[in-house]
Amino acid sequence: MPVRTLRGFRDLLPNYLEDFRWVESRARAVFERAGYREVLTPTVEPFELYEEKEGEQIEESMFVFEDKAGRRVALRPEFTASLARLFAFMGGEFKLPVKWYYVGNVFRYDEPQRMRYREFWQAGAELMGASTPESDAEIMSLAWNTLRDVGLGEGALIRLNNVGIVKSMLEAWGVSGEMQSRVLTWMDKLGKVERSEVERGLAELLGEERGSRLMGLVDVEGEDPSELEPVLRGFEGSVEALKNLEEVYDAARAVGMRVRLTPFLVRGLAYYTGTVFEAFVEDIPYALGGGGRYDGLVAEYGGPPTPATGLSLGLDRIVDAVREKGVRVKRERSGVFVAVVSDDLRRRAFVLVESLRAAGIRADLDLRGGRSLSKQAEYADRTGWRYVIFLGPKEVERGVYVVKDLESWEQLEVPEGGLLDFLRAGLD
RNA sequence: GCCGGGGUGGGGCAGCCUGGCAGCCUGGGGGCCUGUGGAGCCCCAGACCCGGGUUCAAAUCCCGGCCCCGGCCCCA
Repeated sequence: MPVRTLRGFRDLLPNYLEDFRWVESRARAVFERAGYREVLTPTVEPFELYEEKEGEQIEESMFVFEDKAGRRVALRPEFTASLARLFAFMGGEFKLPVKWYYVGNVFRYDEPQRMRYREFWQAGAELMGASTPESDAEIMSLAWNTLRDVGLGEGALIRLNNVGIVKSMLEAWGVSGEMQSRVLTWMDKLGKVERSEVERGLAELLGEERGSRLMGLVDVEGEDPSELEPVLRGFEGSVEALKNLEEVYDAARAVGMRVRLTPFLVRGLAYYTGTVFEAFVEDIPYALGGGGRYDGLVAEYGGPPTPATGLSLGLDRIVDAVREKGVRVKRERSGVFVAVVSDDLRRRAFVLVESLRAAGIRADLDLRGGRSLSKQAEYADRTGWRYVIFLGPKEVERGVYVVKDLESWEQLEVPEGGLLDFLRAGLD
């Protein structure tokens, strides 16, 4: 009975994982250089952790089930809620600001599509207890620098907005929770559907005048943020948010990021209160990462009121982009494969291999047995070994090893006592 | 939820319209090679998603089902 992976889940194979771990390590290095330290939270969380900050409909896109005690539990769909929860409980023990990062798998019950899986990998960071513009800019820089360090810096672009601008307008109009997120959803559609369609949608929700006022926001895409000012006249909170947007924008530009103001960018999450951003790379049609400021979340989980900002990177998508763009991680040959002329030397080869391994050198031999020397050499070549040692009666008798370098295709004799030094020199 | 494209050896495909011995590439095992030449030549193993129907005959035509991929919606 053949059994395969569940829909939307994948097996990750060595060639893929090699690239994946490389990207992951670059992200970790970026985070650590900025002073972030790793935390790990549970894969399974109480459903309420996610319920509180979104409507009920998010349950559809999550793995939710009952455990044996009848509790409603969920596979984590993201990390931010967990870290905010963690901070709410433990934050008092740490000097502020707290800087945490994570790497892990997350789960979403969506219909799988290109680069959309039901289990995928995120690396991200949260900065809690700081609200300066530089805090947001630093979080953005983590995305920017990761893309740069995996070779995607060329066409990288950060789209930036501040949801406080539009949220303040809506609040001034008395537009409430459910209605608010419907408005935001429409705005988010800009760039995906016809402008006139969005206009119609907003007018339906808010009326002609207010709708067109909102549309006035989007026209300054990419321009100087101060151009938004006239549009916002009369909305106190919006003006403040705009000022913050300008400062974050300037801070990000000051450290060399390519940033584009995108007033219709609102992101799906309801918990964002200020800065929001997404990271893109030219020719890749979806965001490789994103994040923003969520100043209310920690308090919602019972912690002290705490300003916070964070990001997450879609590792799978970045790996895909790296491959797509041909930045390609180079695979290097390594280690030693010991090939034997005849089966009766296998024990001797095994002893040699184990001693090499003990000395810290990657080594292997043909464990199938009964294979010609040419087959063993071919195997060593095709599976990426750097050296082949040909072990036969002649070598044993003379106390030497015949070592072939599969990179240069050169071959030479090394005396038994000199093997370790020779290999170490070559493999380093 | 809606709309497309597909299910044929391990992977990727052709064959289907026009029913008649199931083919190619790659990967796997082996030989040429009685001691290694990244190659070449040769050999071997391995498949028509499931269930009905039509037919002398079904991978091919018809009906039903299941599954996969992609697009839309959504996307924490």
